[in-house]
Order: sequence, then C-alpha cells, then structure tokens
Amino acid sequence: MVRKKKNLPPVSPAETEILRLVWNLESATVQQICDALSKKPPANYATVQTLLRRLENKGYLEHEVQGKAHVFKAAVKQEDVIKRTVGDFVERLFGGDPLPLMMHLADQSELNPADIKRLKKLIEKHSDS
Amino acid sequence: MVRKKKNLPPVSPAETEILRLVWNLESATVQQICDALSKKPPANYATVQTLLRRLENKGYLEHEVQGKAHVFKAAVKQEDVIKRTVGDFVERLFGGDPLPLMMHLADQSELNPADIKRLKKLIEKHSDS
DNA sequence: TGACAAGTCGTACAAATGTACAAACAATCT
DNA sequence: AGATTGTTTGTACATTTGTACGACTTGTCA
Repeated sequence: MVRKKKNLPPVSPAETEILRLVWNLESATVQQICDALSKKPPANYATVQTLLRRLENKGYLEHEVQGKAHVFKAAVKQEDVIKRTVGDFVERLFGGDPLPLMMHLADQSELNPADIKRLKKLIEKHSDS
Repeated sequence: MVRKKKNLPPVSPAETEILRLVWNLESATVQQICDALSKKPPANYATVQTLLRRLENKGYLEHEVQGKAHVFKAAVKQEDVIKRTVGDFVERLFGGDPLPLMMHLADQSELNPADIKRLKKLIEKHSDS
C-alpha cells in the first residue's frame, strides 16, 4: 500500500526516539540503535527491532540488506517530521502559541554564550519582517 | 490508592489538551470544556467526560459537585506538568538538548516585537550566570 | 408532584503502543 | 559440510488510548 508522502501516520513516543537515532547515525542496524540507546536496563533487541519495523511500515524508514543484517535509513526529511511533531505538541500543551514554550525553554535551559548569540541573532532576524 | 505527588502516570495527548483547558479556565464543567474545545466535529460530550474522569483518576484533577454537575479543577501545578512534559518531549525528539528546539521555534514562529523583547531579556538574564 | 433536561456512571471496544519470545534463516568458521 | 552465531520473521499479548453508548440520577419547572 503506497502512501502519499504527506499523510504519514503518527509516530509514537518510543518510535520517535528510535527515529531520532537513525537520523543521527545517518544509517544504522538494529544493533547499532541498541547501542546508541544507552538505557539503564539496556534496550531489548527484539523491541528495538519491532519499532524499526513499524517505522518502516509507517513510511518513515527504509532498509537495504547488507550481509545478513538490515541497514535502516530515514525515508523522510527530519525537518518535516520535527515541524509536524513540534506543531502538534505546541497545539496540545500550549493551544498553539509557541511563545510560552520558548519562554519555558529560555528559562529552564543552561545556555552557553555561543548558543545565546546564535539565538539572539535568529530572533533579531525575525524582528524586521 | 493514594499516589505520591511526584509519581503521576503519564498524560496522553488527548488528555493533555483537556488539562490545558482546565488550567486556562481555572475550573470547568464538562460542558465548558466541550465549548472551549472548538473542534471541527464538535467534541463529543461523553468523550470529554471520559478524559476528565481519567485525568482525575490519574491524579491531575479533582472535582467538587455544584448543582448536578461536576466542576473540575487542577490538582497539580501547571508548571510542574509542563516541565516534565517538555522534558520528555525534548528527550525523545532531540536527545535532551533543548537548543535545537529553541532554534526551530525561533525560526518558525512569528513573534511580535513585544515577545521578542521579553525573550531577549530572558536570554540575557541567563548569559550572566 | 411528576415530567423533563442535564449530568454522571458503568461499561465497551477497536486500534495503537510497548514489550518480547521462538522459530526460521543465513553468513561464517572450522 | 556441519555447527555456530547473529539476524530477521511471525506472532503474541497486556495496557493504554480514543471514542462513545445507554442506563441511571438529580435538580428544576410547570
């Protein structure tokens, strides 16, 4: 069943974490994801595998065979997924207004001077538009 | 079963939206929540009721009886829930680093001058610590 | 005081989610 | 070639989530 690029089913929380790692690693086997996930009780192989399978079924990943293992890589742009995911999140928790979230983050986070500079620059840029 | 303030079960997405409205309205009946939720197919009363019930069972809400209706109000500080929720979110989608999220928001959002000023001030404040 | 309207309560149920086993399979080593 | 080892595949299953019906209950108005 082919899926139109823009109507992907939602990504569950557990799946999101996996997907993030695939993006980070560019491409990865089940084992590599397990390793990357440094969890307290170290992630169960089979569980990670199921999540990868589901992500592929949903259309977020694809794989190629290498030796006996599957090597997964993203099939969608990270940016797009992040945009949608953050959008939904802001919608639910803040009624769609991103400012409270920004304030919260600015307040909670420990930012180093370089980060602050980058942020300010970005905000600057939006003040004259 | 009494629950230690700090170990509340997770709030599902649909529940989150409801909880947000309760915070906004300070206190609300099922009907008021339904109204506040201006959805395309207008939220089903029974559904909202279930979500409110679940939120109460989970320990996020409490109610008092007024006439024949229940009036719900939050039983937890909004700030605490937001902190945890945003924390989890950042963890899953950004591996715990809030900066990419800030950048994304700064980039995507349309901020008015007043907002920008507030944000810059907050960021400022964190640069000297 | 009885009917009506608005509300709650118990319950249901399909789908999604998190978690994982066991069997089959394939590459590799000896 | 046969054993070994890492991997996929099929499958399972309890729980949570989203959604909602119908029965019972309680204020309220005529």
